[in-house]
Amino acid sequence: MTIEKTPTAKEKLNLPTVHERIYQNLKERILFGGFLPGKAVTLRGLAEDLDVSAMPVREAVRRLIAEKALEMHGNRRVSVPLMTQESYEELSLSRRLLEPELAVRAMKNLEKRDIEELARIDGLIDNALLNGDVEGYMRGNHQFHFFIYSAAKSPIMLGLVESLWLQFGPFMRLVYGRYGTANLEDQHRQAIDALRARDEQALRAAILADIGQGMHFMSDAVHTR
Amino acid sequence: MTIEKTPTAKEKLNLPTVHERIYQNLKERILFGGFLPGKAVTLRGLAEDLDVSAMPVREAVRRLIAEKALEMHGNRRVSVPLMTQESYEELSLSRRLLEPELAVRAMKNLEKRDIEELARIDGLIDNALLNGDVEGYMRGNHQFHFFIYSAAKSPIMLGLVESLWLQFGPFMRLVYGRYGTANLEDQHRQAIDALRARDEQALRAAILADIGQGMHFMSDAVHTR
DNA sequence: CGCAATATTTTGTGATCAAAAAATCTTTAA
DNA sequence: TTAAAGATTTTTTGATCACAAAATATTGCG
Repeated sequence: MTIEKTPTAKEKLNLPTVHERIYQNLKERILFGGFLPGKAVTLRGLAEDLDVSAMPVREAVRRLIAEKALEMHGNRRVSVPLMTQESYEELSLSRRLLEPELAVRAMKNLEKRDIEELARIDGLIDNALLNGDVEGYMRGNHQFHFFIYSAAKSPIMLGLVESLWLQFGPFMRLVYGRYGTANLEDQHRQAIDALRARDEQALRAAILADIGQGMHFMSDAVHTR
Repeated sequence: MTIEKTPTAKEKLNLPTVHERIYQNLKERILFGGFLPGKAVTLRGLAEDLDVSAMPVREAVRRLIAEKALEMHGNRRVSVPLMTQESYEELSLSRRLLEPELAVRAMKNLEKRDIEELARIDGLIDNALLNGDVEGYMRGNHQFHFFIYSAAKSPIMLGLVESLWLQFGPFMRLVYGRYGTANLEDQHRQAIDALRARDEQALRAAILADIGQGMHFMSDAVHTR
Protein backbone atom coordinates (compact mmCIF):
# COMPACT_ATOMS: atom_id res chain seq x y z
CA MET A 1 0.00 0.00 0.00
CA THR A 2 1.35 3.37 -1.01
CA ILE A 3 1.48 6.12 1.51
CA GLU A 4 -0.87 8.92 0.58
CA LYS A 5 0.54 12.34 1.15
CA THR A 6 -1.93 13.90 3.52
CA PRO A 7 -3.16 17.10 1.95
CA THR A 8 -2.25 20.13 3.96
CA ALA A 9 -4.81 22.80 4.76
CA LYS A 10 -3.23 24.90 2.07
CA GLU A 11 -3.88 22.36 -0.63
CA LYS A 12 -7.44 21.69 0.45
CA LEU A 13 -8.36 25.33 0.13
CA ASN A 14 -6.34 25.74 -3.02
CA LEU A 15 -4.46 28.66 -1.51
CA PRO A 16 -0.88 27.91 -2.32
CA THR A 17 0.77 31.00 -0.90
CA VAL A 18 -0.11 33.62 1.66
CA HIS A 19 0.43 36.54 -0.67
CA GLU A 20 -1.92 34.94 -3.19
CA ARG A 21 -4.62 34.64 -0.56
CA ILE A 22 -4.12 38.25 0.50
CA TYR A 23 -4.23 39.32 -3.13
CA GLN A 24 -7.57 37.60 -3.69
CA ASN A 25 -8.92 39.08 -0.49
CA LEU A 26 -7.94 42.62 -1.42
CA LYS A 27 -9.12 42.18 -5.00
CA GLU A 28 -12.58 41.16 -3.81
CA ARG A 29 -12.79 44.13 -1.53
CA ILE A 30 -11.78 46.49 -4.31
CA LEU A 31 -14.15 44.98 -6.86
CA PHE A 32 -17.22 44.73 -4.64
CA GLY A 33 -17.04 47.71 -2.40
CA GLY A 34 -14.92 46.95 0.65
CA PHE A 35 -12.54 49.77 -0.25
CA LEU A 36 -13.87 53.16 -1.23
CA PRO A 37 -11.99 55.70 -3.38
CA GLY A 38 -9.40 57.64 -1.46
CA LYS A 39 -8.97 55.05 1.27
CA ALA A 40 -5.41 54.97 2.56
CA VAL A 41 -3.70 51.61 2.63
CA THR A 42 -0.65 50.80 4.75
CA LEU A 43 1.33 47.61 4.74
CA ARG A 44 1.56 47.43 8.49
CA GLY A 45 -2.13 48.14 8.90
CA LEU A 46 -3.19 45.42 6.50
CA ALA A 47 -0.67 42.99 7.94
CA GLU A 48 -2.12 43.48 11.39
CA ASP A 49 -5.70 43.17 10.14
CA LEU A 50 -4.97 39.97 8.29
CA ASP A 51 -2.65 38.66 10.97
CA VAL A 52 0.36 38.00 8.78
CA SER A 53 3.74 39.60 8.44
CA ALA A 54 4.31 42.58 6.21
CA MET A 55 6.00 40.56 3.50
CA PRO A 56 3.05 38.86 1.77
CA VAL A 57 0.99 42.02 2.11
CA ARG A 58 3.76 43.86 0.37
CA GLU A 59 3.68 41.49 -2.58
CA ALA A 60 -0.10 41.59 -2.87
CA VAL A 61 -0.26 45.37 -2.65
CA ARG A 62 2.51 45.86 -5.18
CA ARG A 63 0.74 43.53 -7.57
CA LEU A 64 -2.46 45.53 -7.22
CA ILE A 65 -0.50 48.72 -7.84
CA ALA A 66 0.86 47.21 -11.04
CA GLU A 67 -2.71 46.36 -12.05
CA LYS A 68 -3.75 49.97 -11.32
CA ALA A 69 -6.18 48.82 -8.66
CA LEU A 70 -4.18 50.80 -6.10
CA GLU A 71 -2.15 53.93 -6.56
CA MET A 72 1.24 54.82 -5.13
CA HIS A 73 1.93 58.50 -4.62
CA GLY A 74 5.21 60.36 -4.79
CA ASN A 75 5.57 60.10 -1.04
CA ARG A 76 5.29 56.32 -1.26
CA ARG A 77 1.90 56.21 0.32
CA VAL A 78 -0.67 53.87 -1.16
CA SER A 79 -4.37 54.49 -1.57
CA VAL A 80 -7.45 53.51 -3.53
CA PRO A 81 -7.49 55.91 -6.51
CA LEU A 82 -10.06 58.64 -6.78
CA MET A 83 -12.11 58.79 -9.96
CA THR A 84 -11.59 61.78 -12.20
CA GLN A 85 -13.52 62.74 -15.26
CA GLU A 86 -10.50 61.91 -17.38
CA SER A 87 -10.04 58.47 -15.85
CA TYR A 88 -13.71 57.75 -16.15
CA GLU A 89 -13.68 58.64 -19.82
CA GLU A 90 -10.64 56.49 -20.54
CA LEU A 91 -12.04 53.53 -18.69
CA SER A 92 -15.29 53.82 -20.57
CA LEU A 93 -13.58 53.98 -23.96
CA SER A 94 -11.26 51.10 -23.15
CA ARG A 95 -14.17 48.94 -22.07
CA ARG A 96 -16.09 49.73 -25.26
CA LEU A 97 -13.10 48.81 -27.35
CA LEU A 98 -12.22 45.55 -25.64
CA GLU A 99 -15.27 43.96 -24.09
CA PRO A 100 -17.47 43.52 -27.17
CA GLU A 101 -14.53 41.89 -28.90
CA LEU A 102 -14.00 39.55 -26.00
CA ALA A 103 -17.67 38.63 -25.94
CA VAL A 104 -17.67 37.82 -29.65
CA ARG A 105 -14.65 35.62 -29.20
CA ALA A 106 -16.44 33.83 -26.40
CA MET A 107 -19.61 33.20 -28.35
CA LYS A 108 -18.41 30.16 -30.26
CA ASN A 109 -17.39 28.48 -26.99
CA LEU A 110 -20.63 29.07 -25.09
CA GLU A 111 -22.91 26.05 -25.30
CA LYS A 112 -26.58 25.84 -24.50
CA ARG A 113 -26.00 24.92 -20.89
CA ASP A 114 -23.54 27.78 -20.43
CA ILE A 115 -26.20 30.18 -21.61
CA GLU A 116 -28.65 28.64 -19.12
CA GLU A 117 -26.09 29.32 -16.43
CA LEU A 118 -25.91 32.94 -17.58
CA ALA A 119 -29.69 33.16 -17.33
CA ARG A 120 -29.46 31.84 -13.79
CA ILE A 121 -26.89 34.46 -12.85
CA ASP A 122 -29.09 37.10 -14.44
CA GLY A 123 -31.91 35.96 -12.18
CA LEU A 124 -29.73 36.56 -9.15
CA ILE A 125 -28.94 40.02 -10.44
CA ASP A 126 -32.64 40.85 -10.83
CA ASN A 127 -33.19 39.72 -7.28
CA ALA A 128 -30.36 41.86 -5.96
CA LEU A 129 -31.75 44.87 -7.84
CA LEU A 130 -35.20 44.34 -6.34
CA ASN A 131 -33.77 44.16 -2.86
CA GLY A 132 -31.46 47.13 -3.30
CA ASP A 133 -28.56 44.77 -2.58
CA VAL A 134 -25.69 46.78 -4.03
CA GLU A 135 -22.95 44.29 -3.29
CA GLY A 136 -25.06 41.44 -4.63
CA TYR A 137 -25.69 43.35 -7.82
CA MET A 138 -22.02 44.12 -8.27
CA ARG A 139 -21.00 40.52 -7.65
CA GLY A 140 -23.63 39.24 -10.04
CA ASN A 141 -22.76 41.73 -12.71
CA HIS A 142 -19.09 40.82 -12.46
CA GLN A 143 -19.89 37.14 -12.55
CA PHE A 144 -22.11 37.56 -15.60
CA HIS A 145 -19.55 39.46 -17.63
CA PHE A 146 -16.55 37.37 -16.68
CA PHE A 147 -18.39 34.11 -17.23
CA ILE A 148 -18.71 35.23 -20.83
CA TYR A 149 -15.27 36.77 -21.18
CA SER A 150 -13.54 33.75 -19.67
CA ALA A 151 -15.06 31.58 -22.35
CA ALA A 152 -13.15 33.57 -24.96
CA LYS A 153 -9.99 31.76 -23.90
CA SER A 154 -8.08 34.97 -24.46
CA PRO A 155 -5.98 35.44 -21.35
CA ILE A 156 -4.23 38.56 -22.57
CA MET A 157 -7.38 40.51 -23.35
CA LEU A 158 -9.01 39.14 -20.23
CA GLY A 159 -6.16 40.54 -18.16
CA LEU A 160 -6.58 43.96 -19.73
CA VAL A 161 -10.29 43.99 -18.94
CA GLU A 162 -9.75 42.76 -15.38
CA SER A 163 -7.48 45.72 -14.77
CA LEU A 164 -10.20 48.07 -16.02
CA TRP A 165 -12.82 46.60 -13.71
CA LEU A 166 -10.50 46.93 -10.75
CA GLN A 167 -10.17 50.59 -11.55
CA PHE A 168 -13.83 51.49 -11.54
CA GLY A 169 -14.96 49.06 -8.83
CA PRO A 170 -14.57 51.33 -5.82
CA PHE A 171 -16.16 54.28 -7.57
CA MET A 172 -19.08 52.20 -8.83
CA ARG A 173 -19.75 51.07 -5.31
CA LEU A 174 -19.68 54.64 -4.11
CA VAL A 175 -22.18 55.75 -6.75
CA TYR A 176 -24.61 52.89 -6.25
CA GLY A 177 -24.36 53.30 -2.52
CA ARG A 178 -25.34 56.93 -2.86
CA TYR A 179 -28.05 56.73 -5.52
CA GLY A 180 -29.30 53.22 -4.95
CA THR A 181 -29.99 50.57 -7.55
CA ALA A 182 -33.62 51.48 -8.23
CA ASN A 183 -32.86 53.26 -11.50
CA LEU A 184 -30.84 50.38 -12.84
CA GLU A 185 -32.52 48.10 -15.30
CA ASP A 186 -31.24 44.72 -16.21
CA GLN A 187 -29.55 44.94 -19.60
CA HIS A 188 -28.29 41.40 -19.73
CA ARG A 189 -31.25 39.79 -21.40
CA GLN A 190 -30.37 41.14 -24.84
CA ALA A 191 -26.91 39.65 -24.43
CA ILE A 192 -28.38 36.28 -23.54
CA ASP A 193 -30.72 36.43 -26.52
CA ALA A 194 -27.86 37.36 -28.84
CA LEU A 195 -25.79 34.45 -27.56
CA ARG A 196 -28.71 32.07 -28.11
CA ALA A 197 -29.15 33.34 -31.65
CA ARG A 198 -25.40 33.42 -32.19
CA ASP A 199 -25.84 36.91 -33.56
CA GLU A 200 -22.51 38.66 -33.41
CA GLN A 201 -23.78 42.15 -34.15
CA ALA A 202 -26.56 41.88 -31.60
CA LEU A 203 -24.06 40.67 -29.01
CA ARG A 204 -21.77 43.62 -29.62
CA ALA A 205 -24.72 45.95 -29.31
CA ALA A 206 -25.87 44.31 -26.10
CA ILE A 207 -22.48 44.54 -24.43
CA LEU A 208 -22.11 48.15 -25.53
CA ALA A 209 -25.54 48.94 -24.15
CA ASP A 210 -24.72 47.34 -20.83
CA ILE A 211 -21.45 49.21 -20.57
CA GLY A 212 -23.26 52.37 -21.60
CA GLN A 213 -25.82 52.13 -18.82
CA GLY A 214 -23.36 51.26 -16.05
CA MET A 215 -20.90 53.89 -17.09
CA HIS A 216 -23.53 56.53 -17.76
CA PHE A 217 -24.79 56.11 -14.24
CA MET A 218 -21.29 56.77 -12.98
CA SER A 219 -20.83 59.60 -15.46
CA ASP A 220 -23.49 61.67 -13.70
CA ALA A 221 -21.70 61.24 -10.39
CA VAL A 222 -18.29 62.15 -11.72
CA HIS A 223 -19.62 65.34 -13.27
CA THR A 224 -21.68 66.53 -10.30
CA ARG A 225 -19.24 67.24 -7.55
CA MET B 1 21.96 81.60 5.39
CA THR B 2 19.93 78.44 4.92
CA ILE B 3 21.67 75.12 4.68
CA GLU B 4 21.11 73.47 1.33
CA LYS B 5 20.47 69.79 1.50
CA THR B 6 23.14 68.31 -0.73
CA PRO B 7 21.42 66.13 -3.33
CA THR B 8 22.33 62.52 -2.99
CA ALA B 9 23.40 60.44 -5.96
CA LYS B 10 19.95 58.88 -5.95
CA GLU B 11 18.19 62.16 -6.38
CA LYS B 12 20.50 63.35 -9.12
CA LEU B 13 19.79 60.32 -11.22
CA ASN B 14 16.12 60.37 -10.33
CA LEU B 15 16.26 56.79 -9.12
CA PRO B 16 14.40 56.94 -5.88
CA THR B 17 14.38 53.29 -4.96
CA VAL B 18 16.47 50.28 -5.79
CA HIS B 19 13.56 48.17 -6.95
CA GLU B 20 12.50 50.93 -9.31
CA ARG B 21 15.96 51.01 -10.85
CA ILE B 22 15.96 47.22 -11.23
CA TYR B 23 12.49 47.39 -12.75
CA GLN B 24 13.61 49.88 -15.40
CA ASN B 25 16.69 47.81 -16.11
CA LEU B 26 14.73 44.60 -16.64
CA LYS B 27 12.05 46.37 -18.63
CA GLU B 28 14.64 47.70 -21.06
CA ARG B 29 16.16 44.29 -21.50
CA ILE B 30 12.76 42.75 -22.17
CA LEU B 31 11.69 45.44 -24.62
CA PHE B 32 14.88 45.64 -26.61
CA GLY B 33 16.20 42.16 -26.71
CA GLY B 34 18.31 41.45 -23.64
CA PHE B 35 16.01 38.61 -22.66
CA LEU B 36 14.91 36.06 -25.20
CA PRO B 37 11.71 33.98 -24.95
CA GLY B 38 12.06 31.03 -22.64
CA LYS B 39 14.91 32.49 -20.62
CA ALA B 40 14.75 31.40 -16.99
CA VAL B 41 14.88 34.12 -14.38
CA THR B 42 15.82 33.56 -10.76
CA LEU B 43 15.73 36.07 -7.96
CA ARG B 44 19.09 35.07 -6.57
CA GLY B 45 20.68 35.06 -10.00
CA LEU B 46 19.49 38.55 -10.85
CA ALA B 47 20.37 39.81 -7.38
CA GLU B 48 23.92 38.60 -7.82
CA ASP B 49 24.18 40.08 -11.33
CA LEU B 50 22.94 43.45 -10.19
CA ASP B 51 24.78 43.31 -6.89
CA VAL B 52 21.80 43.92 -4.65
CA SER B 53 19.88 41.79 -2.21
CA ALA B 54 17.02 39.59 -3.32
CA MET B 55 14.37 41.90 -1.97
CA PRO B 56 14.28 44.69 -4.56
CA VAL B 57 14.67 42.12 -7.33
CA ARG B 58 11.65 40.35 -5.96
CA GLU B 59 9.56 43.47 -6.16
CA ALA B 60 10.69 44.30 -9.69
CA VAL B 61 10.13 40.76 -10.94
CA ARG B 62 6.69 40.51 -9.38
CA ARG B 63 5.73 43.79 -10.97
CA LEU B 64 6.82 42.52 -14.35
CA ILE B 65 4.84 39.35 -13.78
CA ALA B 66 1.76 41.43 -13.05
CA GLU B 67 2.39 43.30 -16.30
CA LYS B 68 2.66 39.99 -18.17
CA ALA B 69 6.23 40.72 -19.17
CA LEU B 70 7.36 37.67 -17.21
CA GLU B 71 5.52 34.47 -16.50
CA MET B 72 5.32 32.46 -13.28
CA HIS B 73 4.74 28.75 -13.69
CA GLY B 74 2.93 26.36 -11.38
CA ASN B 75 6.22 25.37 -9.85
CA ARG B 76 6.87 29.00 -9.01
CA ARG B 77 9.65 29.33 -11.51
CA VAL B 78 9.81 32.54 -13.50
CA SER B 79 10.71 32.90 -17.16
CA VAL B 80 10.32 35.08 -20.22
CA PRO B 81 7.16 33.79 -21.91
CA LEU B 82 7.28 31.89 -25.17
CA MET B 83 5.18 33.17 -28.03
CA THR B 84 2.31 30.99 -29.16
CA GLN B 85 0.06 31.46 -32.13
CA GLU B 86 -2.82 32.25 -29.79
CA SER B 87 -0.86 34.85 -27.85
CA TYR B 88 0.40 36.40 -31.02
CA GLU B 89 -3.11 36.70 -32.39
CA GLU B 90 -4.44 38.26 -29.19
CA LEU B 91 -1.60 40.74 -28.98
CA SER B 92 -2.13 41.75 -32.57
CA LEU B 93 -5.86 42.28 -32.10
CA SER B 94 -5.40 44.21 -28.87
CA ARG B 95 -2.86 46.50 -30.48
CA ARG B 96 -5.17 47.16 -33.43
CA LEU B 97 -8.00 48.03 -31.08
CA LEU B 98 -6.08 50.32 -28.74
CA GLU B 99 -3.19 51.97 -30.54
CA PRO B 100 -5.05 53.80 -33.32
CA GLU B 101 -7.37 55.21 -30.69
CA LEU B 102 -4.45 56.36 -28.60
CA ALA B 103 -2.80 57.98 -31.61
CA VAL B 104 -5.97 59.88 -32.48
CA ARG B 105 -6.25 61.13 -28.91
CA ALA B 106 -2.65 62.30 -29.14
CA MET B 107 -3.09 64.18 -32.39
CA LYS B 108 -4.59 67.34 -30.95
CA ASN B 109 -1.67 67.66 -28.51
CA LEU B 110 1.12 67.22 -31.05
CA GLU B 111 2.45 70.55 -32.21
CA LYS B 112 4.61 71.29 -35.22
CA ARG B 113 7.84 70.89 -33.32
CA ASP B 114 6.69 67.57 -31.85
CA ILE B 115 6.11 66.30 -35.35
CA GLU B 116 9.60 67.47 -36.32
CA GLU B 117 10.91 65.43 -33.40
CA LEU B 118 9.04 62.42 -34.74
CA ALA B 119 10.65 62.95 -38.13
CA ARG B 120 14.04 63.03 -36.44
CA ILE B 121 13.34 59.75 -34.64
CA ASP B 122 12.18 58.27 -37.93
CA GLY B 123 15.51 59.23 -39.43
CA LEU B 124 17.29 57.27 -36.72
CA ILE B 125 15.09 54.30 -37.49
CA ASP B 126 15.96 54.44 -41.18
CA ASN B 127 19.61 54.51 -40.25
CA ALA B 128 19.27 51.50 -37.99
CA LEU B 129 17.46 49.60 -40.73
CA LEU B 130 20.23 50.37 -43.21
CA ASN B 131 22.87 49.15 -40.80
CA GLY B 132 20.95 46.04 -39.80
CA ASP B 133 21.02 47.37 -36.23
CA VAL B 134 18.20 45.35 -34.72
CA GLU B 135 18.35 46.84 -31.24
CA GLY B 136 18.57 50.34 -32.66
CA TYR B 137 15.52 49.71 -34.80
CA MET B 138 13.55 48.36 -31.86
CA ARG B 139 14.52 51.26 -29.64
CA GLY B 140 13.63 53.77 -32.34
CA ASN B 141 10.35 52.09 -33.14
CA HIS B 142 9.39 52.07 -29.48
CA GLN B 143 10.40 55.67 -29.08
CA PHE B 144 8.40 56.71 -32.14
CA HIS B 145 5.20 55.03 -31.02
CA PHE B 146 5.38 56.04 -27.39
CA PHE B 147 6.28 59.62 -28.22
CA ILE B 148 2.90 59.77 -29.94
CA TYR B 149 0.97 57.72 -27.41
CA SER B 150 2.33 59.66 -24.46
CA ALA B 151 0.95 62.84 -25.96
CA ALA B 152 -2.54 61.40 -25.66
CA LYS B 153 -2.39 62.07 -21.92
CA SER B 154 -4.30 58.87 -21.37
CA PRO B 155 -2.41 57.00 -18.68
CA ILE B 156 -4.82 54.12 -18.45
CA MET B 157 -4.76 53.23 -22.13
CA LEU B 158 -1.03 53.88 -22.22
CA GLY B 159 -0.55 51.32 -19.46
CA LEU B 160 -2.53 48.74 -21.38
CA VAL B 161 -0.43 49.26 -24.49
CA GLU B 162 2.83 49.18 -22.54
CA SER B 163 1.88 45.77 -21.24
CA LEU B 164 1.28 44.57 -24.80
CA TRP B 165 4.68 45.77 -26.00
CA LEU B 166 6.40 44.06 -23.09
CA GLN B 167 4.77 40.84 -24.20
CA PHE B 168 5.96 40.78 -27.77
CA GLY B 169 9.33 42.44 -27.21
CA PRO B 170 11.41 39.32 -26.66
CA PHE B 171 9.82 37.47 -29.55
CA MET B 172 10.21 40.43 -31.89
CA ARG B 173 13.89 40.53 -31.07
CA LEU B 174 14.18 36.83 -31.78
CA VAL B 175 12.50 37.15 -35.16
CA TYR B 176 14.47 40.17 -36.31
CA GLY B 177 17.64 38.58 -35.09
CA ARG B 178 16.92 35.53 -37.20
CA TYR B 179 15.59 37.13 -40.38
CA GLY B 180 17.32 40.48 -40.25
CA THR B 181 15.83 43.89 -40.83
CA ALA B 182 16.39 44.04 -44.58
CA ASN B 183 12.77 43.23 -45.44
CA LEU B 184 11.42 45.89 -43.13
CA GLU B 185 10.32 49.10 -44.70
CA ASP B 186 9.75 52.24 -42.76
CA GLN B 187 6.01 52.73 -42.34
CA HIS B 188 6.18 55.78 -40.16
CA ARG B 189 6.14 58.43 -42.83
CA GLN B 190 2.41 58.07 -43.49
CA ALA B 191 1.80 58.54 -39.80
CA ILE B 192 3.88 61.72 -39.79
CA ASP B 193 2.04 63.00 -42.85
CA ALA B 194 -1.32 62.25 -41.28
CA LEU B 195 -0.32 64.11 -38.12
CA ARG B 196 0.81 67.09 -40.17
CA ALA B 197 -2.51 67.11 -42.05
CA ARG B 198 -4.42 66.41 -38.82
CA ASP B 199 -6.24 63.71 -40.74
CA GLU B 200 -7.73 61.31 -38.23
CA GLN B 201 -8.68 58.59 -40.68
CA ALA B 202 -5.26 58.63 -42.33
CA LEU B 203 -3.61 58.42 -38.93
CA ARG B 204 -5.66 55.39 -37.96
CA ALA B 205 -4.78 53.76 -41.25
CA ALA B 206 -1.09 54.52 -40.81
CA ILE B 207 -0.92 53.08 -37.31
CA LEU B 208 -2.82 50.00 -38.44
CA ALA B 209 -0.45 49.57 -41.37
CA ASP B 210 2.58 49.84 -39.12
CA ILE B 211 1.17 47.33 -36.66
CA GLY B 212 0.26 45.12 -39.58
CA GLN B 213 3.77 45.01 -40.98
CA GLY B 214 5.52 44.44 -37.67
CA MET B 215 3.09 41.81 -36.57
CA HIS B 216 2.92 40.13 -39.96
CA PHE B 217 6.64 39.70 -39.89
CA MET B 218 6.33 37.93 -36.59
CA SER B 219 3.32 36.00 -37.80
CA ASP B 220 5.46 34.10 -40.27
CA ALA B 221 7.85 33.10 -37.55
CA VAL B 222 5.18 31.92 -35.15
CA HIS B 223 3.63 29.70 -37.81
CA THR B 224 6.83 28.11 -39.05
CA ARG B 225 8.20 26.11 -36.21
C1' DC C 1 23.36 0.02 -18.83
C1' DG C 2 18.72 1.69 -17.21
C1' DC C 3 15.93 3.20 -13.76
C1' DA C 4 14.18 3.98 -9.33
C1' DA C 5 15.37 5.70 -4.72
C1' DT C 6 17.85 8.91 -2.14
C1' DA C 7 20.73 12.87 -1.14
C1' DT C 8 22.15 17.44 -2.33
C1' DT C 9 21.51 21.87 -4.16
C1' DT C 10 18.81 25.51 -5.83
C1' DT C 11 14.93 28.47 -5.41
C1' DG C 12 10.79 30.92 -3.81
C1' DT C 13 8.32 32.24 0.52
C1' DG C 14 7.64 34.44 4.77
C1' DA C 15 9.41 36.57 9.12
C1' DT C 16 12.26 39.90 11.38
C1' DC C 17 15.03 43.82 11.84
C1' DA C 18 17.69 48.21 10.91
C1' DA C 19 17.78 52.33 8.28
C1' DA C 20 15.72 56.13 5.77
C1' DA C 21 12.01 58.89 4.62
C1' DA C 22 7.67 61.00 5.60
C1' DA C 23 4.06 62.44 8.54
C1' DT C 24 2.52 63.97 12.91
C1' DC C 25 2.95 65.98 17.27
C1' DT C 26 5.20 69.22 20.46
C1' DT C 27 7.65 73.09 21.63
C1' DT C 28 9.03 77.75 21.31
C1' DA C 29 9.36 82.46 19.96
C1' DA C 30 7.42 86.53 17.97
C1' DT D 1 -2.46 83.07 18.74
C1' DT D 2 0.25 81.56 15.03
C1' DA D 3 3.86 79.76 12.54
C1' DA D 4 8.36 78.02 12.30
C1' DA D 5 11.60 74.63 14.39
C1' DG D 6 12.48 70.58 16.55
C1' DA D 7 11.25 65.99 18.39
C1' DT D 8 8.60 61.80 18.02
C1' DT D 9 6.14 58.34 15.66
C1' DT D 10 4.73 55.95 11.67
C1' DT D 11 5.78 53.90 7.38
C1' DT D 12 8.31 52.15 3.50
C1' DT D 13 12.52 50.04 1.97
C1' DG D 14 16.23 46.82 1.78
C1' DA D 15 18.98 43.06 3.96
C1' DT D 16 19.27 38.65 6.18
C1' DC D 17 17.82 34.31 7.58
C1' DA D 18 15.07 29.92 8.30
C1' DC D 19 12.05 26.93 5.98
C1' DA D 20 9.70 24.33 2.42
C1' DA D 21 9.25 22.92 -2.13
C1' DA D 22 11.19 21.81 -6.43
C1' DA D 23 14.96 20.57 -9.39
C1' DT D 24 19.19 18.29 -9.98
C1' DA D 25 22.78 15.08 -8.90
C1' DT D 26 24.15 10.81 -6.87
C1' DT D 27 23.77 6.30 -5.46
C1' DG D 28 22.35 1.61 -5.57
C1' DC D 29 20.10 -2.26 -7.53
C1' DG D 30 18.25 -5.16 -11.19
